[in-house]
Amino acid sequence: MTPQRLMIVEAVENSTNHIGADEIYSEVVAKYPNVNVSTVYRTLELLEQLGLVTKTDLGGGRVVYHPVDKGHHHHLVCKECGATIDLDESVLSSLKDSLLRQYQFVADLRHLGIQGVCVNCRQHASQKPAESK
Amino acid sequence: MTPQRLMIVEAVENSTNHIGADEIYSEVVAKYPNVNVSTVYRTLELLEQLGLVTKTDLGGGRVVYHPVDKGHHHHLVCKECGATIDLDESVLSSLKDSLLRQYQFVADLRHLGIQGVCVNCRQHASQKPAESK
DNA sequence: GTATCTGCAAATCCTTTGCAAGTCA
DNA sequence: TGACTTGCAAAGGATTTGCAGATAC
Repeated sequence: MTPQRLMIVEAVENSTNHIGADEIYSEVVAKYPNVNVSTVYRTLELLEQLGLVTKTDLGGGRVVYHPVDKGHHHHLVCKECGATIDLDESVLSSLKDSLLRQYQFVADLRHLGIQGVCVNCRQHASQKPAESK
Repeated sequence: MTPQRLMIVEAVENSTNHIGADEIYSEVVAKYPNVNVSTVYRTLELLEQLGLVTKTDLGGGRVVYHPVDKGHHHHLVCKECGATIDLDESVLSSLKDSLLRQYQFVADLRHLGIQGVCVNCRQHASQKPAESK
């Protein structure tokens, strides 16, 4: 209902798929110089509660936000270069099913970040010894 | 090689399966009052580099350590009660395979924390509406 | 004896909070 | 008006770092 909120919502909606609080902040500040980070965090929290935005902890202190209406996806996070690769929701649906069956655990995979090494870094890894099997 | 390092290693090894830096710290301080947190962090980093210990980011700022020689497992983390359920490594092996095939991504699932809601909290959830599908 | 490790304190980083002032309907 | 929202600045928690002194081998 306030201009700053609108800009924050806009920033999240405009993001291709996910965006960090800091990025949102810089984007908003660019147009509206005296917004404050706390407003960004407060608004994001609100949007999350309203179910408009999903918050994902990618691990390593990286937290990103994503508009719900753009569909869900998962993230592969490269430990080497930090790249994040989006994964369609369907890829993990069987995992979700088996966790439910075997553990009665309702997994919220929308909040999932899978660590690993991406193609590019694997190729460049000829220089450094491979880390994990 | 130093007493403090030995105690830290011991604390990690004694943990059933995973333990946080803060827990390690308190455990060590109990026996050796003037160790410092920074020593704990420095030692854990060292142990990780040596490949003796695995560091897992469970999300939500929770980071735990686990001795490599005790076998790997994954974690289901309940958003409601915070419980962590251990998952055998085999459960996700097919996931690992398909990520490798489809995305050429080498997933390091040892560092995986899956968010969701556990059995207990689902049962108690009769009070509050279910969150995710 | 020398390189390494430690404790301490201060510094980060990211996020949250208290509060008084400002804004929306 | 009256509740809600903001900015600011300070507080937080977790982890890291610089540095001088202490320790291991």
